[in-house]
Amino acid sequence: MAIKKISSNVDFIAQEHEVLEFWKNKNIFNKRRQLNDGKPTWSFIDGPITANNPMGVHHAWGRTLKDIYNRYKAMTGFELRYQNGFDCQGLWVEIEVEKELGFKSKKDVEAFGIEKFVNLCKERVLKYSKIQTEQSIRLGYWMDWENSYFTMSNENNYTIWRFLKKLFEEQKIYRDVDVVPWSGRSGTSYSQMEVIEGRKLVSHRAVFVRFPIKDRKQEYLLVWTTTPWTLTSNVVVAVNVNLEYVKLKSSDGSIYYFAKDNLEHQRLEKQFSDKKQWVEGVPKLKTISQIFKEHGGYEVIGSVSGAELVGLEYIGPFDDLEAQNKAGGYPFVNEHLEKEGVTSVSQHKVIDPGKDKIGNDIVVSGEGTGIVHMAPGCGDIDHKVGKEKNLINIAPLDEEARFMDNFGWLKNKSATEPETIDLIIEDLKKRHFLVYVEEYPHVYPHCWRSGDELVFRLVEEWYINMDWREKIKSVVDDVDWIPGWGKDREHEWLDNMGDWMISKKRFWGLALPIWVFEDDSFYVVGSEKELKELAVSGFESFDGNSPHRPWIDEIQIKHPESGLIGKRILDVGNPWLDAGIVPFSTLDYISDRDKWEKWYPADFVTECFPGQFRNWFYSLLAMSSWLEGSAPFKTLLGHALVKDEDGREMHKSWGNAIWFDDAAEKMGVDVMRWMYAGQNLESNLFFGYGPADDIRKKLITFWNVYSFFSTYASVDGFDLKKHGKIKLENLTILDKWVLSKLHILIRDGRNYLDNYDVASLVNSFDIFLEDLSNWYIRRNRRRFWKSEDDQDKFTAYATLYHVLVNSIKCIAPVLPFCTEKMYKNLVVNLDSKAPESVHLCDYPKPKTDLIDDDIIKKVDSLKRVVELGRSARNQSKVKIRQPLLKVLYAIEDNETSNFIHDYKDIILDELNVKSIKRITNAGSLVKYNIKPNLPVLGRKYKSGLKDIRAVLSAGDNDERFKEYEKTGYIIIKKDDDVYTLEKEDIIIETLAADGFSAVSGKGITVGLTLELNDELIQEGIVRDLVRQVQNIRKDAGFSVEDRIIISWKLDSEFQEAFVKFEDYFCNETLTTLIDNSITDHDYNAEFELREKVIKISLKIANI
RNA sequence: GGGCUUGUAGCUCAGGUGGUUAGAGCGCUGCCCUGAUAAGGCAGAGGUCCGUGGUUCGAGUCCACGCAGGCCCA
Repeated sequence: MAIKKISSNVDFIAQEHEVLEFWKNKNIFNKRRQLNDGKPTWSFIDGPITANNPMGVHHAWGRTLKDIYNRYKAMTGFELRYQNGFDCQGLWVEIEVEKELGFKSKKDVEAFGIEKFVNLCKERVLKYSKIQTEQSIRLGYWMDWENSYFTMSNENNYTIWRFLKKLFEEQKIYRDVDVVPWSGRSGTSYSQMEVIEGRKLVSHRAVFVRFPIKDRKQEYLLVWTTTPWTLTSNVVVAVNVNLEYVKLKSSDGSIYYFAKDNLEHQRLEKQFSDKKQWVEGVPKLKTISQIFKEHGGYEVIGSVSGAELVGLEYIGPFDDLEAQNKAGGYPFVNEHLEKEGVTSVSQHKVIDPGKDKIGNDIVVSGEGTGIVHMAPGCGDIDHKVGKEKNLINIAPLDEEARFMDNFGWLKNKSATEPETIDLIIEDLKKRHFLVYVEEYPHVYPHCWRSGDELVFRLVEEWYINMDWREKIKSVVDDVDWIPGWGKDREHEWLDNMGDWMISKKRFWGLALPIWVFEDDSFYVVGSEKELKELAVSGFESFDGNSPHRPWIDEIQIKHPESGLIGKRILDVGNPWLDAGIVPFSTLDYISDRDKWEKWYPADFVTECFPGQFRNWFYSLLAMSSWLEGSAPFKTLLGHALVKDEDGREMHKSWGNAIWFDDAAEKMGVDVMRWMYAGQNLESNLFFGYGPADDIRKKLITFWNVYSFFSTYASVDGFDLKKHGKIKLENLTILDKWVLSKLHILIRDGRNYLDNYDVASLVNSFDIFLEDLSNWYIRRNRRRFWKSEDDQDKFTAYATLYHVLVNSIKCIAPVLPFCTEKMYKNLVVNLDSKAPESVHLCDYPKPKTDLIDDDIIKKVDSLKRVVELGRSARNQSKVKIRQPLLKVLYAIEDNETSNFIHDYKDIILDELNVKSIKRITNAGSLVKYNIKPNLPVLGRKYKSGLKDIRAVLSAGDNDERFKEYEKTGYIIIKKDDDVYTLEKEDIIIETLAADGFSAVSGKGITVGLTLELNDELIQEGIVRDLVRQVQNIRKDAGFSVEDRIIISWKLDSEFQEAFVKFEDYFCNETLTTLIDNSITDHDYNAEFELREKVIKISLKIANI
């Protein structure tokens, strides 16, 4: 076997498919696992992906990171678990299935049948988990795909039961009737976590209404609300006792009370003028003063304090409704109040609600009227106040957010539909309660999944008492958070979060193992076994099914203490329980404690940051700190979001979304992975075909280096045994330089990956590739294509081979596909004993003895001379093909100068000149500049520095330099001050003298002599000929290594030049025979050179 | 309203502990090179380092106050 010649023209995407086939056919992944079996463990826990739709390019970021660290850890010799996870249960799946079936509400599901529905949910999850698996494989994500976990599994659900049981035993589970955000479309309440996801800026009709004060003629309380439907359930109004309330008389003689500050207050003025947080089309809000002016004018006739209003009774806007007159409230009856015959209507009065728990006044002026309508059955704060003040609750809405019985004409009308609001407003107007209607923009909660407006409903839900948050907080500090601010963010959430609402009134999800009994007690079942023991009926039909609705709903149990028979609550669980239990359920916490102990806690988890502090990270930390008092992972790496190329969110409807499958087949996944890996985790990734093209260019550069090597290695029959070994004594300076660079890359690369910082590795690789390609390869290509097989050539091969193979291994975790192809050709094709895949290799180790910082520094100055020389050449306007006699350089440092002189060949070749010479001040081609060394002088002279700088920037520093050379110091005089500058105070710089064409930079000056002689001109002609012939060779389609025979007819001037440099010409063009007369060969052409047309004919020489 | 965070070239972003002429990549313009060629080199245009004050010999960098965006929490 030998290295194959590789075209620089490569189809990365087709190649990726070949590599996938290779991995599959040769079972490479399993071979990797076998190799690492029994080694020290490194564990990664996968945050489950929601198996509800195909995978997106945003998922691919996290999955790429996961794969990179998995591969790296495998290459450095750890045993891994490679378990992928699918998130299966929850509303998101239900919603999609409902959409497919065309359902509009929960009732449709019940009519359809819960069993059929739940089975469809399961099917959907299985379908998309398969698709996501295929897509992940395409991405190159190496996982144990046969062994993925599903959060709907029995194991997962029963482990959550165990967690809940333990909470129950410590009395941390409770039920509560509370006002919670509710989606009428989905028929369930939302937890604090979810509501945050769905907040949207919308405009609602807000109303000013007046409540007549009892026993006062034509006097009203002015009230404002954005949710007119809640007026049906009004119980009291609240004021701030410390505010001043104005008494306003309108044109019809009515008297209104409201906060004085609000009379002229321009609400949301800034939002309107800046058009920020404003809904387009909504007119500017009016002041209350303006509203009354437009209604015929007003007069302020006095004011009262809020305290004086407290206790006033009023007539509510919907006092005719039956619900308003039900003793004890409706539909949840307060038995105590019921006995006393208290109704909402009888409670209507002005109250002082006091302050909230952080100490802020509940009623403030500014937004409304300073008189707040309170409906304890419809609002969160209202409910809290109601509890404290022992108020009636009236909760008007059913599961679908429609009005229930006892709400008169409103029955069955949806609270969120605009038509209902129309009717309510019309009704209020008709009954003279309405003062004014306006459009009011505000941020309002919506269903994060369906987008429907949420309402607030009074319902019974189940909670975990989180009074043990300190336990979680202490565990948070044990985790290494990347980036570091993640820890603070998690603490912030833990400080502010409320109790955890775990119930959902839905169908497809964890069956909460809570059974309730007629004496209002409840019992939490902790395992399947316990369930079986306690079951008194329904177990037979459940047995064999998964612990889901509807099967589990059949089971009735006997309370172990009271002996009562109870039914399961119909609620399912909050899905973050499903994902949070994973460090236990997937490691057989219940059934195989040894296995669990081997892998817990995980070394590493990674997930997209936004949202997860209150979701997955939270549930993970909460569940494990409760169960085991420890964090389930050691390092947490978070990353930001994927946006489109312009930084906008990707939206299907905006047409800017890129589907994973399209991206994979158009960009190629190595390109995608490079993009993901190189991205700064903390900032959003702007994903698109434009950025992908930039990265593809880099990938092509990498490929070209490889293709260059393999092309010549194939021609020369590169043999590992003969040429593969690097012999230090034969290395050129550039060989040493590139080897230094390589081993620095490996050394740093390991460090970066050990610290989960692949972006820095990618960045270093990028710079390395640039050095390798644009300096090392370019400078050394001749060593490969020269015809003699000498030591120098072998050394070049050995060096580049070593560099390539190691850099391939170094970047293999990031670019697993192209590196596999390169490795196969470079290593497997030469060495049958080598591992058959690059991913079965060990990660390279740095050879520190090959790292030479001194050489790097010197080669850098050599490069600078070349760069400056190129600049000078460009400015000289003499074509680079025309050789010049001399390059001159000036530099202060002798050691570097010697080095430059030692490696002058590089410079001569780059610049196409014949000789090099250092110049000094004596030759008057350079002069010197003296600059102040600011940090030193600043410390010494403080404000005197100003003078020193002024003096140095004026006058002749070349003279000062001469003074310095003689005496060793410089005297600066300014006014009466004298400063003596010594060596450490100044920086000496070499400059080109006036009248000498040269370029300076960073202490180096380079110039060129431009005179030509006959020989130089002739060499220039031959160089031109070489270039033309090379072009024609290429046009003829000859290979790089083909030897050729040429026929042409040169005139005497060219012929004379040609004869002098014939060897050079033949060597460059691989010409074996030249006939200076016209003969037709295989390929005929003509070219123009220095205004002469030359006919040429060539063919491949048969050797 | 409170907390955190960001603001540097047309775009994406670097710019330890304050220091000399603020950089890179991409894009743009001109020239050069021509067996790396859908590459490469050199040069150029392009900057109110968000603003205003302050500390300092010296501020993109430190401090204060604003302005604008983002995130989190009310």
